[in-house]
Amino acid sequence: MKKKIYVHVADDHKILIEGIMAVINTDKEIEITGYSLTGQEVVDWFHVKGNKADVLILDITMPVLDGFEVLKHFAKEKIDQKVIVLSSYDDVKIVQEVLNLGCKGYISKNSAGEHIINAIKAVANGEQYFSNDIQSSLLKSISGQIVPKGDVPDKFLLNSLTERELDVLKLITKEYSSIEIADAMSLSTNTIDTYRKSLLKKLKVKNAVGLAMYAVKNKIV
Amino acid sequence: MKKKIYVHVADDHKILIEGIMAVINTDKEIEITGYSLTGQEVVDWFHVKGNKADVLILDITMPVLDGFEVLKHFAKEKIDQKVIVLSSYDDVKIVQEVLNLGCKGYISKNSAGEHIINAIKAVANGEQYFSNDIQSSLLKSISGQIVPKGDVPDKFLLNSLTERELDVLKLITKEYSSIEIADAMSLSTNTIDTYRKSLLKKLKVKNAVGLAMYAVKNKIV
DNA sequence: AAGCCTTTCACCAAAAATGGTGATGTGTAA
DNA sequence: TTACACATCACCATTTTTGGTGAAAGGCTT
Repeated sequence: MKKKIYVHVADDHKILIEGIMAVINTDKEIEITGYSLTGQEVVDWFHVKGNKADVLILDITMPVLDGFEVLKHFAKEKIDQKVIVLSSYDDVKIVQEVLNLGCKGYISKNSAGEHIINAIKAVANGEQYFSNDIQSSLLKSISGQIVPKGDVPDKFLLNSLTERELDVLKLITKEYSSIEIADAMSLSTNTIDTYRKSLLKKLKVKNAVGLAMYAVKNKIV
Repeated sequence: MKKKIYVHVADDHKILIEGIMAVINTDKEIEITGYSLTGQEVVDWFHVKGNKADVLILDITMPVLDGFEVLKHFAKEKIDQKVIVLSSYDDVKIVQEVLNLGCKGYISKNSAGEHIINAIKAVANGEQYFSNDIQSSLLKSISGQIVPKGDVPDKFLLNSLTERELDVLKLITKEYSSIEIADAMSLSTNTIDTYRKSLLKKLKVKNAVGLAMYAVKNKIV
């Protein structure tokens, strides 16, 4: 018999966790070691000595700390945790972002339960895994950019936002104009405009509305 | 042995459906007769002769036709279907709305799976059922008896928007420029700009970001 | 020391949004 | 029938945003 694969599940919807558990329990090779209902619980759990999992199944939208933050935490602490992101969004932007943050698999909640099992086995085995719908979305927008094994290109690695960019973003969502932001932060309008442009580029959105929507989706506001 | 309770489940996330099925299958008294992934599938399913269920478990956020629309359909067609809404939102507004549409139970996805079983039995038995967190939300807003601030005036504002203004608003949240909106709606850019100005005035916000944030707050998007 | 990131600012040009005013046709409610 | 709301468009001026390029100072890492 092969070695067991230990899995931790994080999602704010308990019903979904139970569902995943039920699905996973049909496979003898995989065992759930625990679950978390918030991102904070996840990082706390992994900080307790002795707590570990071969694979972490991680929801993106969670209170307290979302999936992005959890991944950032792992990256910062140089914790080499294999993560499968479980998301409602087929959005390529999100897939790219979590990939850049070191996540190894991505399955949408629309996919069938058996896919989770395949994903877990693949990722535990050092491979990457994407559910079908995600794959086709990916191919459509960035054909050929996926690195098959492990590491992601460094150039995009930190498309995370800087402190000041975040400050500007928050004020943008409050309907501030560049002039008002400059005033509020005691900076030049030119500087604020630089941040705006930087934000647009990093978040790959078209305009201030896109920035605001991003902020909402990621619970920055 | 009691008569079996037949249940139909509707949710766009297959994993969640499987979870619910797994949970429900632990109870001998309840049996799943089928499931749907969109609201359209639900109404179609119930239109097929012979297809029926004692209880329908219905997600609010679904593509093609959302939960609200399904409930409205049942009301319009005078179909007396017992429905339990399963939602991510603890929002009192939503609870009120689905109640008005004839829904008999409401459980949040945050609640444990066993609650579903209790809910199904209660509702099948002609009772109402609300999961604990929903109940406390309800109590909070009722005992505070001041209708949640912002709600009433907002609803007033929302109702004052015309069809076309709403159309434009939706496209604005998708990062469309006026030119793109004009193109999409086959109208003049001048017309779109008129709607933008009208929206700014009616919703009392300063710019497109304000419009987008309003749309988010009021779940227009 | 060399290299990168962040923060800060400037200048220029084009595109877009905002503010105001006004006008037409259509339908509907008082 | 009159009045009002809605959908549609035009023209104007001003402000704001977006896009591109560049650059200097300070910090951190290797």
